[in-house]
Amino acid sequence: MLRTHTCGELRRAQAGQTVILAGWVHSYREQGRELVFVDLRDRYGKTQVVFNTDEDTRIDALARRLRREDVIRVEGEVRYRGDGMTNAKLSTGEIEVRVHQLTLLSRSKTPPFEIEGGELPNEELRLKHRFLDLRRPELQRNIQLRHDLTQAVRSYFNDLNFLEIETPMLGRSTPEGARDYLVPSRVHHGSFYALPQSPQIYKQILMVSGFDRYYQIARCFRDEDLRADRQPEFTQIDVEMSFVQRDDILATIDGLVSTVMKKVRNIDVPTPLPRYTYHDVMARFGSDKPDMRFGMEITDITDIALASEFSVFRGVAGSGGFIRGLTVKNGAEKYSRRLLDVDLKNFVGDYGAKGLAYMKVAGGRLESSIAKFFSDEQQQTIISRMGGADGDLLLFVADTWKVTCSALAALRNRIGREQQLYDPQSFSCLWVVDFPLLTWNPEEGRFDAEHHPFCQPNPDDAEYLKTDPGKVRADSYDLVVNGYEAASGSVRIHDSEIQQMVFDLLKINSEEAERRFGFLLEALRFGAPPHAGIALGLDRWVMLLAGNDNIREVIAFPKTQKAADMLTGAPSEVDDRQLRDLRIAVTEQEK
RNA sequence: GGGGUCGUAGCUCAGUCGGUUAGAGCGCCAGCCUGUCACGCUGGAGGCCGCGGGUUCGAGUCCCGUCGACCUCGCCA
Repeated sequence: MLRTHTCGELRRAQAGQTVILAGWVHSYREQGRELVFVDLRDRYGKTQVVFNTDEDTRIDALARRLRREDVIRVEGEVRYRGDGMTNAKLSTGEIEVRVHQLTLLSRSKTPPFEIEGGELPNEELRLKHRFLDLRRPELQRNIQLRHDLTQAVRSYFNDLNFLEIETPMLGRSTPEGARDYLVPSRVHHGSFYALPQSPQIYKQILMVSGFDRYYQIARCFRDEDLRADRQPEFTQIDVEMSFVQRDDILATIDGLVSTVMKKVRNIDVPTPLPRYTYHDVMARFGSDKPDMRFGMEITDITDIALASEFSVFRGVAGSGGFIRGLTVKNGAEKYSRRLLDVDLKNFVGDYGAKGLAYMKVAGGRLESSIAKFFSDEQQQTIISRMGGADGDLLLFVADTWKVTCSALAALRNRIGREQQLYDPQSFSCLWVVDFPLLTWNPEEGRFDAEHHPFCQPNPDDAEYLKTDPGKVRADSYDLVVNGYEAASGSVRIHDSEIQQMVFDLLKINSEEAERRFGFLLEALRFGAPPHAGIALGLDRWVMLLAGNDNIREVIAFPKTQKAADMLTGAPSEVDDRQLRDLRIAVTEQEK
């Protein structure tokens, strides 16, 4: 070993010992010709080392040429710094190492940005020099947290007799869902593998094979546009169980969440986690992943609008639309006309809303350019239904159900954040259940699977499968944490007849079904146990535990919004030779 | 594919109405300093103002295009 201790572990108790440390020169302070201080840094902390001519002048000459981020090894004696000379900011601040021998292991160029302190450079530069960025304490902490969480997850499942089983990365493309990342086959000209969007089908097949408790920390790939919380490759905690029902999965994951949160961050999560139906959260929060760290629920006033004299509202209400609103407590003074008429109006416009109506509560009445269209009685009904009080701001969107939901949900999140309606350190975890199984796709003239085509219809709704498929609820569930979809799963179809009915509704004919999923359907014909599963987004979970809102901060080597790796330059062109082997020709882009 | 923000020294940024030699802090380099720890003091170097066009007597500044990063809508079974 090149060292006897790390830079984070020496204490006063070790005073007098001769030790060897190795690490990076974090900071360098020269104090006259013959006294040099260096803060030596490694993953574990920092230790002050001292060079002094008392010891050896030859070393001193080299010591004076040290620069930040050089890698050195020092041998020396641990000494108590002396009263009044300790540094409470360092865990090793009571001691220093007086160097007898210095070895320069590696020189560093001047880093393009400061490892600690100073403002963060732009992300492009950070990603190009990710090896330096990762030296920063925040990222070191995040990576450590990710490790802790992963280990806690493994330990939890291992204790419950789950098997961790790997599934292939080179799989078959199934055109459902997200775009696949394709990998050309050299041996089979013109054929392609697809990187997995998730191990969904493999894990179901493992259930048929009798591995009744499976989990995997699985890398998944989706070739879709990125967001702050979405990367093209990401990690799922993938879980599947046999001989279980929905509540068994929920209880298992309740246990996972509370155990892991306690273990890695000492956060108490009471279980069972609350459950809400899809219909309930859409009505109250406009979102299937509501942030329940604060209230400010949506109120529906469609009936009042229909009876009012306000033609815009009446028109929408009369043609099957909805008028729904939010109550911003004490918001009347906080949002100027400009903010309301321009900023917030444009904001809801991004979600398809054609306008944003607003009223202020003052003197027990409504104050607004549109208040005159509402009778006194209607005004009182609106105020009481929306829980309004003097000084409150009422915001309304009049549109289709879908638009009112997405616009008000986004508005609610924005105002909650802006007005600091919740503690950003807190956590709210909940289940959303009873999603619709199918959503009607008018363009294609068929239903689409809301979750995926293997999701079990809720047995209570079996009769609707033939009469009114849009009403069928799925036996599916999402775990929502602080407004993020943290996990998603379902009870799977284990009966090939029901599977056939669902394929019919999705207008996947049996020939097509056999071609795409034949291997799964065939497996289901050989004695498939009832099974159910779920997948948790590992990156998002770490992100939330790290108190971050960007997934790249918890991934060692993330990609940019255009899915490029700034460090390595991927994706890149390849040699013609490689393309010839694959018989692939690159064509010019069509204009 | 659409909308938005940004791009000036190694980094973070300022740069007025289009007008002299483009600035600051940090970092870097050199010198000084024997108890510093965001050390301090003195001095110095460092600029394709993302790139390409255009308007103008004159462009960091205005216009068009383009590249890149970020946020976002669509998209993400």
